[in-house]
Amino acid sequence: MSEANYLLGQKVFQIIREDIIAGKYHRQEELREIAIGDELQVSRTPVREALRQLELEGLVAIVPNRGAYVVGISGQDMKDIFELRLLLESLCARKAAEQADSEQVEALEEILILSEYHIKKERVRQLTGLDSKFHEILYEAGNNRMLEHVLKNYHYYLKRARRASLLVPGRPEASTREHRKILEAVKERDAGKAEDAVRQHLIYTIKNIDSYGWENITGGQKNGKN
Amino acid sequence: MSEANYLLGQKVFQIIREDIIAGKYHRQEELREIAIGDELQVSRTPVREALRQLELEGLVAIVPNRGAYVVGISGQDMKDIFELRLLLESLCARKAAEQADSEQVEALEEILILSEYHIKKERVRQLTGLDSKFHEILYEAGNNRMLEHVLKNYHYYLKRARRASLLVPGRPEASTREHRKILEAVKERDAGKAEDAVRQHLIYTIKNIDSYGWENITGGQKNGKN
DNA sequence: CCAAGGATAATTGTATACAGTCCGGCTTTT
DNA sequence: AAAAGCCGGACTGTATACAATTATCCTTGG
Repeated sequence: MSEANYLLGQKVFQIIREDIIAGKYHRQEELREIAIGDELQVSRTPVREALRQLELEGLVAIVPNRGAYVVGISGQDMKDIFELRLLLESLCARKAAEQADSEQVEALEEILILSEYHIKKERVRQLTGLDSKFHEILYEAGNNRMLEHVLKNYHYYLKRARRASLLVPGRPEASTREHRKILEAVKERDAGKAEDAVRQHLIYTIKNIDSYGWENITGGQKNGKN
Repeated sequence: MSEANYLLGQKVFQIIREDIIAGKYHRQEELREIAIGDELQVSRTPVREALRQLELEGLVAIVPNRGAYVVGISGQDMKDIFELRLLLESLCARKAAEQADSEQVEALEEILILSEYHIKKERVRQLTGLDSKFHEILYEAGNNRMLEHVLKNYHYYLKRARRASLLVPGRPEASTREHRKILEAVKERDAGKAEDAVRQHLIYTIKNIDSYGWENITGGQKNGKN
């Protein structure tokens, strides 16, 4: 699953991001390029690249000539992201219903058929990937580069939410039914219905995580006050 | 006005971004690190940093081991961004109305008073800055880090739109009145009214640019088909 | 003549060297 | 003794050197 052949900077980026979200660092902790490079057996160059990227994602703050400090991501942030996604993804669904091409519709259909198959076989493991793919194609179908860009940017955080959600008993079946409903709306070119279907889907998703507690998503981060 | 003392990477980033938006490069053009570094009299290091940043902003595409290619920004993209902003900034206004603290309200008030003053004096030049500041504070008042982050990210593109809009006769007065209305809604803690006011404001803004033609915003980029 | 393959040049990826900046502690002066 | 200034260490910022990868073009065999 883990793409092994990315460039170093990307790898370092993913590792640090994972560590921050997992709560390995405490807030305001300084990330020294040499220390991280030492630990990961790479030079400062890829580390710097990763830190700059993390700044753009809002996970660290860089003070010129001083260093990079962990900003982290709180439970409140996760809720903020969810609020954002609710808005953006429903807009995207609306546009997808209006503009998706036949190829994209076909791709969505295939994912759903696979999902339903894996549910029958009770192979929940496969579903998280299919779930992600379904939403990704929806992003592209929206045909708004900037929208797609933002959604994909924050997609990562939501992976955890999705995975957590799909662990709730009965949730995979429901989730797939909701996907089916979204696809139907897209096929019917019914923008309003698509938007509603996506919104409902997301709300259900988050509800299911909520019952599990945000700690499962935020990776044990202590605070959530902001 | 131009902050002279930023780090090299940031400077290079701003220069390339400006060049891309101004249409200096054609689409798919390859950006070679050495060539750019030569032209700007810097080494490859800051150039690479800038290119990576531009990729995150979606203005260039980087293919590993191959290079960076200009993606650019079309009239359609500008409309896409506007659509996004309409959605995000109205959400932000809603939240600002609910959560803005007294300090932020005060700051907005001061900006408005200054704006009204400069309008009387017919110093339109000052207004663009105040306009930007007004919206920025609104972003912060929304109290959603991620939302703020996205809005500020795309703020740059909108600066051009704002400036263009404020050149339309009568527009500065109307714009300031609309700002006033937004502030009133925030003061009254009326989220719905705030949202509507912001939405109206943005629509008016774009309407005024539309009559001038998108070319003024996209900097003479030829295509808009996507 | 065309296609396949390999040497070579060009470009990116990574490491390292060097320069500039900031911070803390020590000294010195009042 | 307190404050100002200087010095050294640690770290970031930038440039450059080196490695790896890719593209180009020439050669060569069919």
